[in-house]
Amino acid sequence: MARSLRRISESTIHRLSIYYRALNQLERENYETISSKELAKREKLTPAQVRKDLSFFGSFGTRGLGYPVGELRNKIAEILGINRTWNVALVGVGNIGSALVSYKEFQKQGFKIKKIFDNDQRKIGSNHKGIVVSDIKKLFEELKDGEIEIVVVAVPATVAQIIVDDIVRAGIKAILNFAPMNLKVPDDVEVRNENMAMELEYLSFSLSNDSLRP
Amino acid sequence: MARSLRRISESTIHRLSIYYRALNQLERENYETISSKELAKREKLTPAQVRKDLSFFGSFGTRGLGYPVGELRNKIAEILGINRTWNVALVGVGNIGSALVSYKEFQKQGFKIKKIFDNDQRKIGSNHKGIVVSDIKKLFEELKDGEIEIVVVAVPATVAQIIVDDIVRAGIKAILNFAPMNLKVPDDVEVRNENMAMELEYLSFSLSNDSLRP
DNA sequence: AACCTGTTGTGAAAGGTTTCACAACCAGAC
DNA sequence: GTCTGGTTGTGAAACCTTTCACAACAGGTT
Ligand SMILES: NC(=O)c1ccc[n+]([C@@H]2O[C@H](COP(=O)([O-])OP(=O)(O)OC[C@H]3O[C@@H](n4cnc5c(N)ncnc54)[C@H](O)[C@@H]3O)[C@@H](O)[C@H]2O)c1
Ligand SMILES: NC(=O)c1ccc[n+]([C@@H]2O[C@H](COP(=O)([O-])OP(=O)(O)OC[C@H]3O[C@@H](n4cnc5c(N)ncnc54)[C@H](O)[C@@H]3O)[C@@H](O)[C@H]2O)c1
Repeated sequence: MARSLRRISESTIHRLSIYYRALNQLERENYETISSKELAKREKLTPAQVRKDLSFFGSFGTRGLGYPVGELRNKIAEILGINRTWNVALVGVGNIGSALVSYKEFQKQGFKIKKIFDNDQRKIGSNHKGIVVSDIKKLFEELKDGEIEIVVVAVPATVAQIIVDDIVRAGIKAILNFAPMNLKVPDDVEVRNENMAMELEYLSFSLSNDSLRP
Repeated sequence: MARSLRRISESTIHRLSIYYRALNQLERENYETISSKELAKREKLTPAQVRKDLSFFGSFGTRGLGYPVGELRNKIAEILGINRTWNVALVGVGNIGSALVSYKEFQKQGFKIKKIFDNDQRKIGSNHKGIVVSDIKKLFEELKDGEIEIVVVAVPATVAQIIVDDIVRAGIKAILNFAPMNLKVPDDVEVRNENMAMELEYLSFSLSNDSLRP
């Protein structure tokens, strides 16, 4: 499979996630194959977009027939790297952090929360879904052996940067951040922000400027 | 202020949110003015981008000096429509829903949770931060008077579409959705998805395909 | 008042993404 | 074996976003 070396756009990667979910659903509905046309319709995209996205990674379809649902699903899982488990650590087990720990879907999908850190004495040592909360002071020590690959940051914005500096120093290359701020990290570290205020502000803009919506 | 009627891109709107937060921080640091150069540096953007984004809405700067921090902040708040309060309803007060209700920043910023709905008998009638949880059966009835402008959906994916159909029928035009699925709504309803699985999958892709990152 | 430094606002160029459009192909029918 | 309807994979075109580059200007200095 000779692949293009072109960089893949953020939108394409996001759409792969969308296809992945759609294909899982189609499998549940016992579809054997799906055309780009129908897949696009279900997810409010265009058929050309579906085909182009997939074509960056190979040719998985059959002309005249469409794509084999199960196979394409697996292929996308492979591309996204979710055909395996990832060891995740969580820093800050407050409102959001607790919600994440209780959420079974992530575990099911292979994102396994293995370690939890907090600085609250009442929380340190306590048990969350079988994981004992460690003292934040041990963060660097516990991350530097490379077992953990992804860290979720769910602490107040005021301390997020200090904690992230430690995370980066420990060699972590992927961070999911809930603090509403722009974390400073080296170029080889990928940070994704889950910024709910920003989405609410988007809705606010949308309601306020109906005519300017993209 | 003769404004271009061109549609504003999603990225520009998101960056306005970023500028807004940055300007708040600059205000705290007692800056009077800020140049596009410095603002860009702080947020890892380019000066040209900052200037172009703002230029869609007017000219707020002074050549040679930069932008007045406070004034620009207010102007952006006005553009985003966050110089006022918005009445929000929450559907589903489980793990995520509870976290949102306890989160004071949204209230502070003007997003006021006014009504909460659930279908769990143990939750209906109970009090969350001063708001009594209503029966989901009353959803349509309670939304249709127009008091509520934004609805946050934090119920399991299996029931999200049914609930959203009701929300749409009641005339709501803005929805923030936490269920990991593509909600079907008419074109005049804006839905923003807060899909954490997708962000984790992005990180997974990123770790798996270092060379293909955008 | 002329000059210098710094910065905006913005057309134009460059770069990136999406859509178009069609040759190439597959599977089933006849 | 050939035809037909349907669908992929992909260059090229259209469209959109970002970056460049500079005239226009503000404010301070000499
Ligand atoms: N709750 C929400 O709905 C919501 C929404 C949007 C964004 N956020 C953001 O998510 C983050 C977490 O929010 P939350 O509501 O869960 O807050 P929270 O206060 O409930 O939880 C924060 C947790 O971090 C811990 N913590 C504080 N300082 C620490 C440190 N130095 N080291 C280790 N742990 C520390 C606290 O003990 C607590 O358990 C915040 O940045 C918040 O702005 C939350
Ligand atoms: N918890 C997380 O960390 C997390 C992460 C990503 C996505 N999500 C998504 O967010 C949504 C909520 O997740 P959660 O963990 O809070 O789930 P949860 O089960 O804790 O909460 C769901 C709430 O919705 C209520 N509910 C169920 N059916 C209802 C109905 N028909 N009408 C009204 N209310 C109803 C339940 O009573 C419950 O209070 C889900 O779609 C989930 O996939 C959650």
